[in-house]
Amino acid sequence: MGRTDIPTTYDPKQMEERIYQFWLDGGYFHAEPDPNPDREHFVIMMPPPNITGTLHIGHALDSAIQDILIRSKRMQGANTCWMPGTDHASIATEAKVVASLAKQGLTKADVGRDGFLKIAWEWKEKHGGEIVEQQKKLGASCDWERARFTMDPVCSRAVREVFVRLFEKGLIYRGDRMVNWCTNCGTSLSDVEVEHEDEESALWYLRYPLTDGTGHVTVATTRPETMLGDTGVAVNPDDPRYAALVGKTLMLPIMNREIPVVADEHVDPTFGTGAVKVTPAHDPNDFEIGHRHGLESVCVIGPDGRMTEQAGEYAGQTREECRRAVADRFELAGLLERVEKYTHAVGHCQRCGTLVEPLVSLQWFVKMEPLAKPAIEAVKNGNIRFVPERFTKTYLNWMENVRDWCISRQLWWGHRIPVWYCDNCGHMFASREDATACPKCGGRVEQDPGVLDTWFSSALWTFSTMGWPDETPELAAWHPTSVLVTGYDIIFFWVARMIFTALEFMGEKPFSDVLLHGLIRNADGSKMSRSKGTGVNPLEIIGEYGSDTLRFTLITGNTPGNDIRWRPEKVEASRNFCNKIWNASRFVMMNLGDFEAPAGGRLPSDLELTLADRWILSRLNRTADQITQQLARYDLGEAARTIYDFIWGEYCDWYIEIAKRRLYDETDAPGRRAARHVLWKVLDGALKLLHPFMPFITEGIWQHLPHEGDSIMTQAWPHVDEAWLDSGAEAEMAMIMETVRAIRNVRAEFEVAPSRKVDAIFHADGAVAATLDRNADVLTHLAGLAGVKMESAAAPKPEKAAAAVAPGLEVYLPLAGMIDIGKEIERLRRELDGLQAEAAKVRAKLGNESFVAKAPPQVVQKQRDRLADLEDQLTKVQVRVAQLES
RNA sequence: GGGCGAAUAGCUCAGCCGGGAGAGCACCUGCUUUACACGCAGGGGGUCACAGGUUCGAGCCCUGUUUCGCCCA
Repeated sequence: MGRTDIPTTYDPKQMEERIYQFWLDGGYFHAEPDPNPDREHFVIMMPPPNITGTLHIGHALDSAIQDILIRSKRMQGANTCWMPGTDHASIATEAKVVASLAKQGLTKADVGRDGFLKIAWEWKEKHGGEIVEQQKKLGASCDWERARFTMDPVCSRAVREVFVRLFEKGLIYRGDRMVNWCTNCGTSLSDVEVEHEDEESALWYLRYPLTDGTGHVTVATTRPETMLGDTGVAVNPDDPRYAALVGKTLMLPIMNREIPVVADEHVDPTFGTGAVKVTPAHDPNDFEIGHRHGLESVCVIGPDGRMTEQAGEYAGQTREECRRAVADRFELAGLLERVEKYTHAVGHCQRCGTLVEPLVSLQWFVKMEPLAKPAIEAVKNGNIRFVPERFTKTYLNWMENVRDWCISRQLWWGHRIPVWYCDNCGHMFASREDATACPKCGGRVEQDPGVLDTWFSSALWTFSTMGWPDETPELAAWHPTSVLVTGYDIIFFWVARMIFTALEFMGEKPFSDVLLHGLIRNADGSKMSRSKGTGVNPLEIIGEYGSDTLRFTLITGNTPGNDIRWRPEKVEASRNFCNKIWNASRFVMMNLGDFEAPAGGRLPSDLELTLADRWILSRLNRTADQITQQLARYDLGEAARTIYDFIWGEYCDWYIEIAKRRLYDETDAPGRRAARHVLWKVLDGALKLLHPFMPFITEGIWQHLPHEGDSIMTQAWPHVDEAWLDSGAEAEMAMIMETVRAIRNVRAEFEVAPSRKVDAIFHADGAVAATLDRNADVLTHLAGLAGVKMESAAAPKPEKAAAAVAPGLEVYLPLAGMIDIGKEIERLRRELDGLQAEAAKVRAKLGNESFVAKAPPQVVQKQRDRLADLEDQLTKVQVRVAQLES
């Protein structure tokens, strides 16, 4: 079978691309909705990556988690679909296209709206697929035939439908409101697209003289330039310092505008001087105050970030220039009382980092209150579950305090707002179809120039992708989807919005569970940043170590919702595990001989199974049970560790070593047959359990092992088979393993060369003796023994021999010429100390009357058994020491 | 200001329903044992941040404190 020429180190490059193509050719990723309502459906909508992006390590984690869930559910027999897609990312894409135009010396205005969109689509066609190709390298088993783009006709139609319905319901409105404005992107932003960062700045104390000449009021501000737009000063109505001033007017310096002092209970008397300047056009709080007191709104900062005509002589200056100029002017006039250092949070554009300017402008908003209510209820009543649970609080806190959502963007790339204005009669209407004339007067109409927030379309992702508003088989069978997997950083952006949108339009939740993962950080805990070059490129890791290694690294040592630090050592550990599996499989293949897979994978009933066989089969089934439960609980890290420990710590370290005896013994045909069956069966099962985590290597190996079927990914999941669970075998095997370890320990302490075989004399009775006797060959093989002698526990103890004890047995190694009695006594004394310390603890516990009285009987019994074991070993060692001393 | 998380071996992290402190890496000692040195065997290393409390029993539950990180206002 030419299996011996397999290389001794695993090379993923040889396999991964070929295997992925094999899966694609087999159509294994594709799913059709199963109308059978009794069959479990398991559907995941992939969070659509941004078309401007390239794959980063966070995508890799997100994909790995989803693929593990999808692959395991598929093997478990569910009607499984993982639907991928990409997101048009209005702001980011537009910025990319603008930048590419700029390289040719062009601006948006030069090419015009239609020309710009044409170029943007070309850009999308050229680059939008890159990230998809990169996802394939991760092994993602998505149904690519169902891939969607947020601006696909089917999704765009859903966007319009949703908009029009909300509009008609009065839940979308247009208004002059304070919005977050990015002067660099040239558009409004929603609240969640603003990131607040603490910045060291200053607090300027400015004096505004009273018009009646009786003095002045001092206000403190972080933004002196906005004073040009001040239309009032507010104080707290309960502040005695200012009670007499309310109703008086001030003369706004520079602008020479008379502004009133108003009383507003939202003013914090402890901040600054307790009197605040009010700039309704440039501060959200001031906007509210201005509104309450009928103050004028004077806009002094324009959408370009420069001072407007309203700023008088400062028109055209930047905010920073104007700030200095105004401060100087106050100082010169003797109106600058003082300047204090001050640290405060400043808003920045999430996309470009530019300082966000609060501006009053005419924008479209979604009225959130009626939509938030059911979205709160759905999570509170457990209909939608967050994993880990603590994020429920984050979500509810946000949803309960949510403000109306600004959805219009002053951009060209995206879903254009489906609202038309009549030039003739001024009628404003939303329409599903492009409108050409006013439905009221037949006049010429013009469409709103803005586009919608990208998240408005992603909010529909679970159902727009399945053909809504049509009643499709996909929607019938697959909605609500099963679980949404994403980072905790987009709970507000996306998760929350999907929830209220689906509840409103589908009348049901978009998904049952929300599985949140953390961020991947640098080894020092800092955030990865592409601009600083501190990010890890997953494609480089895949190139060097393979996709399986990357996936396993991301999954292990991690619990849901927690950030992960990226460390190269972890990658090596995963790579080593791949290599371990590879070599264990090589060993099995080289030793299977003419073995053929039994029908249905069932072991023949006439196999002569040894203790080790029954043990490893029991362990395999127990492991399968554990992993199944861990996956169901989304404990992917634990599940990965479970399969790692089983394969490496049990199958490789013990079972394969034990099996070698029978495999190499040509005279023992039945033994060899049994060993081959069990070796194969357990490897086959372990590969299947590992497959969701490491899809490539498991498929590659499985294809070379005797098997039925086309691909491991479509094989039945190894569910626990109770018939193979064998606690007795596990206990007996534990005793054998402990005995082997005890002998190895003694050998190491006496520096017996590994190649040197030594005799062993066991002293034991009853069941222990019988088990030792039956497994003498295993002990011989694993502990490097020459001959084994079984004697009664009461037999005279050999003189010049090193001793070791385990519960119920002693073992003597007559290491002629190597034993220094003095040293041996010393060694045994040290062992005694350890045993005694342990025994003392247990005795203390059992000596406590309330423990015995109140603890559950099994717990007490366990301690009693343990003490008995310890005391048995203690006396044996004591007797031995006494004997050697005499 | 409010909320959340973290604090366990030198490092990075697990630790379920409260019941004998674990892994990987690093470290020490051996080893060309015909699957694997990306390996094998053996070993050392912990006041579970601190202080109280509940309990027969606390890394785990409760209260408070400290340090670090994140989110919200």
